Amino acid sequence: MYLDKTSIVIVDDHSIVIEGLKSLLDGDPLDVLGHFTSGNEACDFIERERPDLVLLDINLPDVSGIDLCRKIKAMAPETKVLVLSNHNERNIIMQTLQNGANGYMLKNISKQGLLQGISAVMAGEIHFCNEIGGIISKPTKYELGDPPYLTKREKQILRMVADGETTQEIASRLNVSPLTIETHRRNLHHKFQVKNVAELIMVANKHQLL
Amino acid sequence: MYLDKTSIVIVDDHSIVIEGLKSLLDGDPLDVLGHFTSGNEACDFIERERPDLVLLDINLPDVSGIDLCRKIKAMAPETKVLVLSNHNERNIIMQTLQNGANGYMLKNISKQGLLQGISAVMAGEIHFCNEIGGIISKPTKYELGDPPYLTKREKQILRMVADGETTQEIASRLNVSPLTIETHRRNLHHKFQVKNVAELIMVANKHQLL
DNA sequence: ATAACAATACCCGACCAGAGGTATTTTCGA
DNA sequence: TCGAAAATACCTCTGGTCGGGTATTGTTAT
Repeated sequence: MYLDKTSIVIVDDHSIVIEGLKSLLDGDPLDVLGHFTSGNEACDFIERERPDLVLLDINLPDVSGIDLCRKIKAMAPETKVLVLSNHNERNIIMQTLQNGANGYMLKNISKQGLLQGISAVMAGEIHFCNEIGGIISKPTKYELGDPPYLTKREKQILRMVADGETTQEIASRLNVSPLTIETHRRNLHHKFQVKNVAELIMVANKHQLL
Repeated sequence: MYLDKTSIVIVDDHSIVIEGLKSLLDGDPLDVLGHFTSGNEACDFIERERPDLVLLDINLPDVSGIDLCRKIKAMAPETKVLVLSNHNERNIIMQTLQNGANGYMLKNISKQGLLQGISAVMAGEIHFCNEIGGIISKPTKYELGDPPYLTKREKQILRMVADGETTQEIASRLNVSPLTIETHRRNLHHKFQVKNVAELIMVANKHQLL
């Protein structure tokens, strides 16, 4: 490995995307050390090889890319993490940044955009592609904050509500009092700050909890 | 162009994916004639060049890949269309087939899977990757049929319901009787075959109507 | 022009959800 | 082991939803 080359690891569950990135990147000042379709394999390799940069997808089969980002930063703080994702939701972008990502770009990026992003990140900047910059700077009233923390029981009941089950039906399926389910439902409404089921299901969907 | 080579056109809005496919495919018996990130450009090229095969994404910036598939088949019936998509919803797969696609594969396909698919399609078969085969063969009760036809008013009211507005609120905002809104809501339930709001919002979301 | 569909409106009864409380028992991590 | 959090349960009252009808007026495409 030459000192003047930037060593790169690619993590993406689509081998087509990995091929595309390799063919776009593996050249002059860049060196693709390895590529992985699952988070855990990638984790071991990154800990050993300490690459300069990880190109990371959010949707992985085993662990969330957001968690993997935090792990990488804990193991190898000097390794830069540039997230490449299809998600343009504000809360997902924010979560990656809070977990140490050095940049976030959408996958419909051009070759130039990608190379610019990589050099920006390697120069120590936090870098976004244009669309993402716009999303971060204008938090609209329809954008989401952090998803609320839900207990196991609440998640379970949320799913049953989403399946169209009534309070009574849920209660008898879980062998508890309907009054208990009503309490859980009220707590869900408070946590999501909504006032009825329709809104509840909408925001739970936006938070990808269903 | 040699007679023994299969000429291919790639249509995908992600240049990374295009690069990946090119590097995986452009070799021995295959020849990538061209690649496009928008449907209309691709359309003109395909009409002129009559490739043997089009690798087609469903999500395009200008037209739906489903519509483009029908167009291609109308212009050049001998050209095979192999859809490469991230969607695994039954109704989307079915729509592409009804519009003439010769195969459907998920983008997390391996190189071998991709080459197998291409040769199967070129041999005249209708080909699916394994996951898709499973989805087609077992239509579960959670799978979607065709989305129901909704009138303007119904779409409008559906959106207002999804925003958490009650029947009374909707009625006064639209200056009609609450009883009218109740009728519309009941019609929505019948069209979607659901029995309450929670289910309504869920299936409307699955149909991407919200 | 006429049939089909959309939008409007009404009735009734049964049931469910929502908002506000309070309180007990269980579970689980520090 | 002890305290916090989770899960359970109850109360009241108001309002909303849901299911089954029927019926009148517009619209619109054939």
